[in-house]
Amino acid sequence: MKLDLSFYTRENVVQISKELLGKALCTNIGGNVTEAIITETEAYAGVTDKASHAYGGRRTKRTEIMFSKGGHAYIYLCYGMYSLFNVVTNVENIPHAVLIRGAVALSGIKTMLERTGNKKFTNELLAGPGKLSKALGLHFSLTGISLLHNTVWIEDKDIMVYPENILATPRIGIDYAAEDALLPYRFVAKQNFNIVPH
DNA sequence: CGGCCGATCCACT
DNA sequence: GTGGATCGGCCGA
Repeated sequence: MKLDLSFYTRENVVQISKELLGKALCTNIGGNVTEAIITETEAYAGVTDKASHAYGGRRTKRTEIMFSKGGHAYIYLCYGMYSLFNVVTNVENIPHAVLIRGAVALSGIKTMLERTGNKKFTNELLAGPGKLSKALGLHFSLTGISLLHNTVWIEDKDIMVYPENILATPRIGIDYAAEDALLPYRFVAKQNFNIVPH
């Protein structure tokens, strides 16, 4: 079932990042439905987190959506060519977010291959935040969209991720964040989800 | 208004 | 393992 507002508005973004492992990120764009099981996330803890775009309360047109209540998408352009998808969490004016960094395909493979230009399916199809967004059709122009509606949403498919299978590491690509670069805010599910894509 | 650079990826060595 | 692609956002002047 689809995750509701109460999932997203909780205050512990690290906990939410772990809980998003094993959940299904789903899109329905132009009638093309794609679903993927989330396997890698990163927590961004708002105004006190030097790695966050909202660090220090920086509030711009781009980051504004992070200051809304949980349950929205923050999608921005990185390196001029990649859209990176984040889930906004916590309540209004607390700009927490979770970056979705990796997933495994569950359905809509044909659409994903068309979007990425790949000839055939591999396990690398959704390995990486830029690739994942491209395959799922999460263009940065969709930033701000609600995750409680029927274009982009996240479902609980009753897939269990055991705590001992969650690897915590420092986040990727944030060397500029000084001491916060060392925080173990990246989470990887080291588990075979036994997905049979269709 | 100019300049710098990023929560990346892939081709090539 | 490394460097180039590529451009919107952000900051300082």
